Amino acid sequence: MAQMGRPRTFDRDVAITQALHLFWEHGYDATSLSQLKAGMGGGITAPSFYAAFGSKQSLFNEVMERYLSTHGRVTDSLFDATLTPRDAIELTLRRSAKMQCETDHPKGCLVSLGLMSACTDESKAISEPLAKARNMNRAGLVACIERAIAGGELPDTVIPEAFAAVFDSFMLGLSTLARDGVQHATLDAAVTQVMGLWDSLRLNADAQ
Amino acid sequence: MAQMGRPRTFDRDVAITQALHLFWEHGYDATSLSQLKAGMGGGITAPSFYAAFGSKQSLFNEVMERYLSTHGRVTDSLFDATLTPRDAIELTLRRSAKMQCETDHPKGCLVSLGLMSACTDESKAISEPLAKARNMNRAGLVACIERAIAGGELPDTVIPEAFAAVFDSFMLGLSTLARDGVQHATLDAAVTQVMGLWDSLRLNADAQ
DNA sequence: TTACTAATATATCGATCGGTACAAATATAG
DNA sequence: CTATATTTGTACCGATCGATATATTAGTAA
Repeated sequence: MAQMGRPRTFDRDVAITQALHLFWEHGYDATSLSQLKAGMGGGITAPSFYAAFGSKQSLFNEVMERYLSTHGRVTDSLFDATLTPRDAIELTLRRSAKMQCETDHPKGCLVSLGLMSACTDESKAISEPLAKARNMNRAGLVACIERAIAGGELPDTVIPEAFAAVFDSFMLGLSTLARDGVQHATLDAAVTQVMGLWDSLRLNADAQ
Repeated sequence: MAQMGRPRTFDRDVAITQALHLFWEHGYDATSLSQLKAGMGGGITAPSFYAAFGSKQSLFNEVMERYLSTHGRVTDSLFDATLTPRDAIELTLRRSAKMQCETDHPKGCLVSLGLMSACTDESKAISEPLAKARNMNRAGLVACIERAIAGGELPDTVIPEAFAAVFDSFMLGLSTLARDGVQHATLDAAVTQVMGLWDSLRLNADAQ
């Protein structure tokens, strides 16, 4: 059975991507309904918006799902047990740096930049899934380092939370650098440098 | 000659500090006049606000001056030529990590977090001094590394911009970690770790 | 006192915020 | 055709945004 009623004149899926780019660029609070309506589906009206997405907040939830299932997956390798811990982290950093500098969407990472983009009290519900995503990546980094210690690749004098914070903080900061216009080549070279820290702590070069 | 006219009932200086904490906590756009009026000088009215500060934007300019001349000075050591390049950077990182975790003001760094806090078109003027401060610290980091290379402390195979981006990105990311509740002890331990990267690249341990 | 200055309180400005009522329009189902 | 379902366009809702007009109050200067 096909869809009844008057068909909508815009592609809902495309509209979500357009909304993603707007939220990504300006943040949740700063992206107004006017901007969203003007930027989605080539210009839609308020009733169309609310009929299709419910509210600004529920649209953002869909946008977050979209982001986490696409661009946000650059950190997937953190949770890939078939990779060595070092490769898992390096791959995540390189993919993240690359993604954040791509030109077909706003610079930086939505999850990192979103921290300050939903600051009114009623939009705290918005920033929670962002914080959750950061916590998950944080735990992934710690797990990689614990795995490296357990596997004898890193000395057990390494404190997983502290070492993880180096990569965590570095990765989060990439968003600001990307926004400030630092080139991808520089960020990628910085990844090479920071991975050298891992190597300098390494117990045996051919571990794993 | 003393001040003529009716004296104001609040301390302008204290009010700026209170405004600083509000902007620091919520960002520029998300801090409303209502919040500012309620939080400054124990509650002031709109005319008092505008008589004393001109506008929200000009208040923020004063707030930025206040921040840069107080908390923001944690990066001053980057420009202190009497310090070794390594000490300059380490001191900046440690002071920054400590400041960002202090409990008598909002967590994180206003200059870092402010990136996404002024996103409407009319408030782009707000984010410019923030970007300027970031660029200045960026240049300071690069200069430290160039000085270390020139002084023979680091090999000239090190690319200053790339190595500086490691510390830069790390420092910017601290704001998010602090906001997410990561403890100062962890951040400080992470600083120790990341400075180990400098030492692993070092040519001679007693350079400078 | 009288003149002057500046901060105060009340009340409000137009614009925009996120969100809706209502009815016309456009499709399917029978 | 009629009935039903869903989106559309127009017009508008109360609330809040940053900012002001007007008049009163509280101080100094002469």
